[in-house]
Amino acid sequence: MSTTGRGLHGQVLETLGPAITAGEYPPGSVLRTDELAQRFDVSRSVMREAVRVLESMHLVESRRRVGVTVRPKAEWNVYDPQVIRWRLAGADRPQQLRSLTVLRSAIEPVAAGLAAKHATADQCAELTECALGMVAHSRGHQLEGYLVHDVAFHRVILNASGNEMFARLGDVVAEVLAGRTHHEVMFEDPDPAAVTLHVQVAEAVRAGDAVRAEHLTREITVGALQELDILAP
Amino acid sequence: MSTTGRGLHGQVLETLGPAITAGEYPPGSVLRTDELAQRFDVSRSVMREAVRVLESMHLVESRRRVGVTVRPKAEWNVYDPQVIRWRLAGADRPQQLRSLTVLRSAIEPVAAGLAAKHATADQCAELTECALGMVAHSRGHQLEGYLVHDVAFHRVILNASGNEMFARLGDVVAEVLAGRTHHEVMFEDPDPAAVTLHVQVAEAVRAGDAVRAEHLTREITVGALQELDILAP
DNA sequence: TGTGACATATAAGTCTGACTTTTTGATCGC
DNA sequence: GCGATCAAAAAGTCAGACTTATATGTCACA
Repeated sequence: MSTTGRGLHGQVLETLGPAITAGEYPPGSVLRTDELAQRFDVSRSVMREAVRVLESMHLVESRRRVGVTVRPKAEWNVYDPQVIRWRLAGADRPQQLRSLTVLRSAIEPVAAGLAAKHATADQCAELTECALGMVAHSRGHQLEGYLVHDVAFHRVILNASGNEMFARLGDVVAEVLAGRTHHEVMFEDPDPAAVTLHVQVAEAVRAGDAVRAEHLTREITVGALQELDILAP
Repeated sequence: MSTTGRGLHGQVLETLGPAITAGEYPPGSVLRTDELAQRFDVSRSVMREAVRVLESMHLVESRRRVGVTVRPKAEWNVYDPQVIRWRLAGADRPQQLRSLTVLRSAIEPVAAGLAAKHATADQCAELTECALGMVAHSRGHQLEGYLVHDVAFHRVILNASGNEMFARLGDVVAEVLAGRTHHEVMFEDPDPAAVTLHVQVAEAVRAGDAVRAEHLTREITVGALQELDILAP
């Protein structure tokens, strides 16, 4: 899946990045470039490039005479897809999953509403196709096939919203959905009510009914929140 | 304002980053590290570090034997604060402002609803203080003072939501609001209705009324959308 | 005892030059 | 035409020397 880091600096990042996002180095920890270069058996220039990338993600700060200090989590660029992947792969996975699901619950309904207004005929067609695919794979433990269409569905919605920032969340949503199927054990077939909702969203978008599309999608995301026990008592 | 890029590579980035995000180099354009190093009069190692950062933002892709190619806008890390700043400062400003405002309209109401549930007593106090500050500066062309309290208000909401990803949007919202006051000419005093809404949101959060806080905040963001002529006819 | 100026050590930052590796595209033989 | 081979181009890597900023300790003086 994740392309094994391009170049030496990429390989270093794939070890160091997850280590930092997993909290192995508490905030304020100081690393030295030279020591890291030795540890990873790379030249200083390669290690410097890796540190620059971590710095651009606000995971660390590099200062003269002091070294490379790890920044507190509150300052990380938590929307960086790389950071999200690292956190999802490590000890921070539960919290990352929760905050991403809340994010989805805010974005996707609005995106669906916009999609109802902006979706092209092609996108509408693709959407119904995805929904039908979900229905077709909703019974008999065809979880993989279901996932493919589910991911595609939400991707189309986000793209059809016409908002570039919404569209860029497609990968993130894909990883959340994939995680639900793969990591969190999913024994049973998907909830039939959820499948129906997807079909109805596709219909609403096709009909240009923004209010309905938004409302239905909100129901979907409420379901996602409930799966993680995020709800109002 | 923006700290003049730390180190030589930072200075290079402050020229090259805005140039790319402004579309000066169309997607597919090929740059060569050596040529860039000459152009900016820095060593290759410094230029390589700058390219690495651009690469981590998905603005460019570096491949052997071909060079550093500019990626299409659809692949950029549009949530990177640096990228957002560059786009807001350049030719892409209008579109960036619109997509950010739509993003706000999705996030902030949900954040306000969560804030009503999670806000601490301190945060509630700070919130009312901000709202009162807005009222106090809402008449007589005290736009700067109004802005300060407006920004603080939305920051508190986002932080009080308890969602780390929402909280990280504080800086972005601040820049959007500041832009509205500074760049977009704002002759008159702020809309009294908007001021009232902020006060009411503070009350709702204090009262723990999530539904009301969400609804009121949605009205605020609708106003922001209307300012940019983003509406449903 | 506290405070300021000064010296020193440290780690990042920068530059240079040589070398390696990958990949494109052209050439050549079939 | 087509596949294998080869050469050039650009990024990638490394090593070493040098520069610069700065945290910290020292010492003199109040």
